[in-house]
Amino acid sequence: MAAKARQQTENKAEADAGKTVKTQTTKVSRNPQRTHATILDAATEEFAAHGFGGARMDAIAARAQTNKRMLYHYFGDKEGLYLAVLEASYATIRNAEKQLDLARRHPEEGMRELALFTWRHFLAHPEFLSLLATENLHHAHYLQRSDKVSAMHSHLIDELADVLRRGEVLGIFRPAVDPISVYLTIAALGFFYLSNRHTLSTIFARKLTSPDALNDWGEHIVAVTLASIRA
Amino acid sequence: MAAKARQQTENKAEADAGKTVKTQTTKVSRNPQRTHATILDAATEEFAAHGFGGARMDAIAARAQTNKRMLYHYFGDKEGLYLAVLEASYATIRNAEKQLDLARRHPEEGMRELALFTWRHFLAHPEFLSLLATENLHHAHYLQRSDKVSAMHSHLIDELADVLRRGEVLGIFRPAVDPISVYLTIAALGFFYLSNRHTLSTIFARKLTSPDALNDWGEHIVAVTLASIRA
DNA sequence: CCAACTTGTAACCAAATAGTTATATCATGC
DNA sequence: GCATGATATAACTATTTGGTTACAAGTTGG
Repeated sequence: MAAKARQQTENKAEADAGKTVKTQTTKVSRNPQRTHATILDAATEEFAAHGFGGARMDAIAARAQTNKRMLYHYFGDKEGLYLAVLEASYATIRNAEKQLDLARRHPEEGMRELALFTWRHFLAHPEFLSLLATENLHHAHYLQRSDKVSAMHSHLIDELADVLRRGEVLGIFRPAVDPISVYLTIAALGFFYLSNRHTLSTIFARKLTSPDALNDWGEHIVAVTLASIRA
Repeated sequence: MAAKARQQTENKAEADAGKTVKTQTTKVSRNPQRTHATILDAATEEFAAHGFGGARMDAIAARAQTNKRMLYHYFGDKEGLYLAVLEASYATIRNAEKQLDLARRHPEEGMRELALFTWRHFLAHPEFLSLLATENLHHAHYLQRSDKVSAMHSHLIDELADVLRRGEVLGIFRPAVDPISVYLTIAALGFFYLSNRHTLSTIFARKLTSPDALNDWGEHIVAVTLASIRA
């Protein structure tokens, strides 16, 4: 993962203001932020790959090229680390959503954009899907007690509601379509395909992850979504 | 679970042919099939609730009201037990599918029936969904090496293809619709809603599991599926 | 330039965990 | 009616696991 690569490169980029610029080459140099971030990345991989119960603190420490003491130092305990991973993953998608600007688009184009955005985000962040699956296995136990995640609510539903209303006014979308149902439909089609691709391709003996297949499914999501709301 | 209830009731129903009918009331009576089945039920619960890594052999033994030695006796090791659980779960759905007879139905009715069947099966077997999620976390590692599961292939796709073809002939469905895509669409809408209901209801602050909500979503699946294939 | 604090390492520990062994008891074919 | 194998119990073991402690070394404010 990227964290490992940026290891011995940038070292305190702002602390050397006027001081002796001996960016020491001793093997053990400090960088709390980097260590924190590296641990978080490693933990994300480990929890996504093995679930909460299957994840090993030792393995995370090894992945992050540090030791367990640091995990407990920065994150308290296994649950605290898991929660931090979950919150960071949600923060990533909430942040990405900001790039969307559906307000000035034709409703049909807006719907297409929203569906493809969701699909592409899932594609780019498979660890997010795995974490969601894990968290749901635990009945969202950790998510519920996260004040951070509940604080960063998505504007997606509001934007979607606006697109639907404008489509309705234009007479191209059915009236009174429920935006949450539409969002769930888009998310379901993307999530299921990617999250369950391993069992599905085993059962159906079909390759689901070739670039073409992935592209086709993105278009399928758009087509199904539009068909379901068109007047 | 049901296994516990049927504990001290039926005991060797055929072995008492002419022999002394002292169906002994000693606390320790034997019944290998029941023990086997009870362990499987308990393991299904445990693996579905905690995933493979989080499941505990001791907990399964306790749930089944037996001891670890029996788990290893009947299933070899943890992986063997997990695989048996997975195979039994697939056998359940394959078995249920036999009740479907879409061939003599009007295509539109057939599609409705297929979608609702899938939805109802997911509703009735939440543990199947959890196991699927867990198995996909492990990239279908265990499913791939199961000759049992690959042997019991579903006829659902064949039946679905037939329904689609008849609908096409009648001019009500679009031509050349891919049956696997249609099945994935139906499964996705059901799976995602149920599997992710905990995080979803946390994020959207909406109750998704009331009887009405569940029924509505079933109808939503039917509506979306039909809209996506109609001519 | 040094006292106070932060960041890091490695060895350690108690509890938990998958798997085993010793042994007892039931069922049944002969 | 009993030898034999299958079914059951509980105590045991080697290893792993989450979490801790002792201590070393880097960093920084006064």
